[in-house]
Amino acid sequence: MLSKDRITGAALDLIAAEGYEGLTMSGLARRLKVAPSALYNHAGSKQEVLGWVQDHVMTMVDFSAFSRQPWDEAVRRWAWSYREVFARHAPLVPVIAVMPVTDAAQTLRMYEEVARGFLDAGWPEDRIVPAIVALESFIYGSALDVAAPGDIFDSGTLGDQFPVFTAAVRRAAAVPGADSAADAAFRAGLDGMITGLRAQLATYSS
Amino acid sequence: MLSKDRITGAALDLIAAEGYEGLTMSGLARRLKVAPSALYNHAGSKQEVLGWVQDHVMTMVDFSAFSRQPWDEAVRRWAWSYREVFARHAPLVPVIAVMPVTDAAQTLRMYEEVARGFLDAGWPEDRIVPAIVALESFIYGSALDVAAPGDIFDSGTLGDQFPVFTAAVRRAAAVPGADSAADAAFRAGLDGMITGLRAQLATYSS
DNA sequence: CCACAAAATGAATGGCGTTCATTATTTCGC
DNA sequence: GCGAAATAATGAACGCCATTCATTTTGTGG
Repeated sequence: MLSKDRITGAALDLIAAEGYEGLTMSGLARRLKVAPSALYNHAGSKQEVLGWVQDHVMTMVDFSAFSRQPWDEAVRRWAWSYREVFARHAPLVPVIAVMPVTDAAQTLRMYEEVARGFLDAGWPEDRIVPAIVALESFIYGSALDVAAPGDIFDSGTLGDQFPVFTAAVRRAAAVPGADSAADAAFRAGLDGMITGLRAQLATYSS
Repeated sequence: MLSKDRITGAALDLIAAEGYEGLTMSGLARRLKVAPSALYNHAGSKQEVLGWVQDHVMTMVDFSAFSRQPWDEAVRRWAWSYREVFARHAPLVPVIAVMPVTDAAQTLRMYEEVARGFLDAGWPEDRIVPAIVALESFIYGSALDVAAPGDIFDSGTLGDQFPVFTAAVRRAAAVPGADSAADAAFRAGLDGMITGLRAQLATYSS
């Protein structure tokens, strides 16, 4: 009747329908037409369910470019996809950043392919993981940023005291044909980091 | 008797003593020798208290280098300090990433100084905020990463199926004289991003 | 068909943030 | 200084949450 897969599926449906604040053990049980306590025969805790959800969400990240595109372009596509997926699952970010990857098969599949892309591009083996973690940290932070309100930097009545920053905020918002603030920051940071990492790669091979 | 400042101070003491899981409205009230409901005469919600805490935590971030050092070095020192502070306050990260800066005077003080540093370094006004947000996103993600267990990438029994990644993890851990995994990733990412942002700056001025 | 394990149940527990009517304490106009 | 009006503290509730446990039901292999 119940199983890890059915629970994970129901959790994802529930999240899609009501968001993460709707993801409660009671709500999950209701959706599965089962008593809440029944869930504990299959999952040790809500955290564990969240781990299953996270591993499934990872399958939505598109890392296929690593087998077809040059490193720069592959990283760029992967990162944009990664950020978009976790922007829709922002409450998972603090969970995933700390959760061991053991038994998360889908997550490992992605890392394997990404690591292979780095290796093929000439990265030294011992520099691959730090580079991936750095990119992921940026992606996680940026995913949280997507949920921020557009006027998060409105300095209100205190604005006069901080003229340089206030002017910069106004100017950034006034760029014609610009994408959202979160997109502009992500583009700037990602392009910067790709450039910077490529420069590091160049120093390794010399 | 009660006030925003006393509540904020007690909250910080409580966090220092028991961590964020100990920060409950009842615990806070106990520490202030007051009934929990009394807090609601001064704060509308626990979220609001968290906002006060966050603005205070911001004062611990050292951004003084912007008035004395070249841009690269100032960014580097600011970022390391910023990450260290929020690694000790990781539960604030999802809060801060989304919380409007209005009425957060200390936070605005920091942004003002950082924005001034960028302006003095020759950054175009409309590119300053995206660059700062990109750096912050990386810092927030990295702060979460600090809390991750050292063996987070242990692939357990599935390791054989993912040889490239498993080897990369092993190699990264085996680097002699290396700092922690989180530090290595932060250093790589930060140096990369600084290099990349500087390259962007060069294209603006041409 | 029976015994035994696995799984579902429903009631209970303790903790949480928050609300509200009531009571106590300041503050301030006179 | 006094009484009224605002401000703040109280204690008892509320509803929601994750989780536990003794009990009953279900399913399966011998």
